Amino acid sequence: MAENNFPKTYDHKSREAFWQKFWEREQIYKFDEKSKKPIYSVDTPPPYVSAEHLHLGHIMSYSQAEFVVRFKRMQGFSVFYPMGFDDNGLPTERYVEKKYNLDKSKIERAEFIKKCLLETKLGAQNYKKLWTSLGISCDWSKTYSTINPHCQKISQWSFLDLYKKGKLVRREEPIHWCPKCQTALAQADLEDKEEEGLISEIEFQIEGKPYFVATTRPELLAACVALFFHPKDSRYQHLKNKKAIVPIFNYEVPILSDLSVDKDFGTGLMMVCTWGDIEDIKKWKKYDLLHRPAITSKGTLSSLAKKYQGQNIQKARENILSDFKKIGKLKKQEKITHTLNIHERCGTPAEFVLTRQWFISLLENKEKFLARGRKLRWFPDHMRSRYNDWVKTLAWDWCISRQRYYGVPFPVWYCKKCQKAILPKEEEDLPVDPREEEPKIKKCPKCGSKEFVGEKDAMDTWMTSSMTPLIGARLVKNDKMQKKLYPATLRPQAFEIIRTWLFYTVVKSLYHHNSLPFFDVMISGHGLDEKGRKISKRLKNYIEPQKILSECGADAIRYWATGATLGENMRFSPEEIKKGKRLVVKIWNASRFCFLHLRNFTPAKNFTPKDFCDRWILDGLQKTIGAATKFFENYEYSKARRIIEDFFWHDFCDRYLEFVKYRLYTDSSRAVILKPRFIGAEESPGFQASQNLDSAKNTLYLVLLTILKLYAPILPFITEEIYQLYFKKIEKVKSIHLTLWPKVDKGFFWPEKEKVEFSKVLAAADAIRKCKTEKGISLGKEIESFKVSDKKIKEKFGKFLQKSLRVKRII
RNA sequence: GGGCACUUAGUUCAGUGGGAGAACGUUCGCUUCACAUGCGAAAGGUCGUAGGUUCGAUCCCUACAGUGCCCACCA
Repeated sequence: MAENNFPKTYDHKSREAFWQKFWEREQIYKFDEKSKKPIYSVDTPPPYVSAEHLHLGHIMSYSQAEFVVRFKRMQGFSVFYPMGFDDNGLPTERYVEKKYNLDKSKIERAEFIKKCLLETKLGAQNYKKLWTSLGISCDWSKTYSTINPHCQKISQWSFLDLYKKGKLVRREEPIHWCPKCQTALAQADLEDKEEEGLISEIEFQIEGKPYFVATTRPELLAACVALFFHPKDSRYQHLKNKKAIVPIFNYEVPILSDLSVDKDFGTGLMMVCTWGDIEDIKKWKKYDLLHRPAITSKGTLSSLAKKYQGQNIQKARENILSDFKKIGKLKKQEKITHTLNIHERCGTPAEFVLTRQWFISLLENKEKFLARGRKLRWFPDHMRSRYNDWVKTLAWDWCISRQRYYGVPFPVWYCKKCQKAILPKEEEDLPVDPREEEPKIKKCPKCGSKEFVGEKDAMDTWMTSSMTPLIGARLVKNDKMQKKLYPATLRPQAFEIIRTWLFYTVVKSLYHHNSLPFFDVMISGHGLDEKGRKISKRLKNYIEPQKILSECGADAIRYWATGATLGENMRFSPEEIKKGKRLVVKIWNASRFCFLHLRNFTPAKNFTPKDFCDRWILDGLQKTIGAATKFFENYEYSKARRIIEDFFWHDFCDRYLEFVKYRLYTDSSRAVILKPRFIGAEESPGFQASQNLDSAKNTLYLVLLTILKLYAPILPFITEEIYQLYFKKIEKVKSIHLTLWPKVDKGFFWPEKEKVEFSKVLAAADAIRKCKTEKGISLGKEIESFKVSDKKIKEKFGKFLQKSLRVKRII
């Protein structure tokens, strides 16, 4: 090849864009539905398309999974790598509400959904652009969005199937409720938040005498249904079965005892309300207490609260306390820090509201879920304990109905007369929207009534997301292939959604197919800013990913993403990206050098290295292949990169290329570039110059090509560029990403004895360099003499040291 | 309160039952003909603390401390 085909510098900006188009045009990453190769299928995380929060953390985690996918593709697997977008449900609604400053209760459902769909579309475009720039090698003909009919159908099928299997029930019970989003929530939708609060001791009257009760939620006073004390608390024995008068509201409540009361907390006398926490609910059930809902679903006080009616929780709390002060019934107040359950999407403290919802039963199968968790292969392994912790602490079945607009509708109608649930009979009828459509049957099978009302609620977004392995597999129409794609091979995801996405998917697969949804789980950490803080919108500490991509190039950013061990959080680091850029340049330049000497060269099919130098580097190459393969197999891309880099930069560039120069530059056919200082090198002992040169060129060819392949999963652009410039015409595969992953060739192993011997030569070479450095002499300049005390080394390698390290005489 | 992870050079992190390492940064030298986005070299650490096991511990065990995360919870 002519030098002018190989420009002096590599312009990542134009070349990356070029290869993006090339890969798309040539369908390099397209899934072959007829392939006989073993399948590697990926349950790709569908990101929320409300794309404003898109940041480097996403780049990190998607890259990390993609390193492995590319590796598997080169290993000869038929890779199924679809891409989804999660665009239904509450997150999208919240995003749209905020962006357009909307109030759900003041806008038509149809109009609201229209806006959601629009945002969804914009978001998806954004993502596609970014993933393409990053070189994510998914198959863009296999995409889904969780609001599309395909996903709706599968979600609704899931509902039907669970209903038939008795895993699904609709019941009325106190459930976590977000007053802001005005919907029921599942346990997994809640987060902890520490907050400073006041604990106040307020006065109740019992038989005309004052007794004090400590509470952090005085606004629930109108919901008080009983007082409780510990059965062994001597202070209150005499109160058993008596009545207390609730202050301000002046009504009687029973006084009971229960072991769950902590004698030492507050005054030891506890007020039970409708419902401040889970303990209240337990006692409400156990003792069949009254239901006094003092808080409405909108988070304001109800008519039970009389003069406080309509006030929001915070306001009512302040007002009641100040009234207590006025009437002198507030004994003492203390500041305490306590933890609240807040809705993770909006940060509002959750309340309990008695409503009728659909639940998927979980609590009865905890042991089975744990068993499933043990069968999964976790990378890193310790992430398993997060799953276990969550399953063990589950306290609620999964509430899947949300009182929202934008989401998959429930495929269910209710008989107006007898409330019987009517479900579509056939899967083919799905998806349906009972909010818009009538059921197929004409009269209720139970009571014969002809009037029905469609379910208005939308499904929890995880109801759809938990089906992604199946959603992905069913993008392929061929039945047989579908069975190969599901369960998936790999689920890559972030650790914070183990309790939701991962857990719910395991549940679904167990209930639907009695199988695992996938075999391997790869858990990534999140991206942190330069100071180590989590990247968040609130802190405004994120950098526009597209901007960095065009400035530094995808390869450099992907290089940064290899920096963290799997599962560890990683800081954004301009330094690491710079290193990535330098590596790209280094690969470019090393390749330029090699190609300068490989013009019109045809590599031998099988060759035996003739020179110790060649044998040394080829032996090292085998070690590197072996280790890199093992690391990638275990999802340890970070270690793989390190070992490849060590070999490439230090062994290959710093040493081998220097050692081999004197042979290359004595190529008589390349007289043009003969350098005076290398003349005479053909006298190298033991071998004919031509033979020796041939060995060098074959070695260069093989080692460089192999290094490119090893780097290809991490640096897809630069490796493709170089492959296409030179190797393609010989290797005849249309992209480096379709070539086969290198295999360890034992034929290149070097006997231990020779290795030990050569390590002495390397030490001598280091010593010569050190000597020159210390004397301030350029490494290119010849020195008079250098002493090698080992006679054997001196005899065998003296000439080599003379020529490659520029020493006049080895003594 | 329970659990998990982490604690090694100025920084980011590898690592192993017997020699303490890399990269970046720092300092010094080198216009070297693939690459100054480079090459060579140097300085720099009681491997969190205290015990234990062992002939020998940075590594294994125990306790403690600090950091981060997850989970539960006092009304």
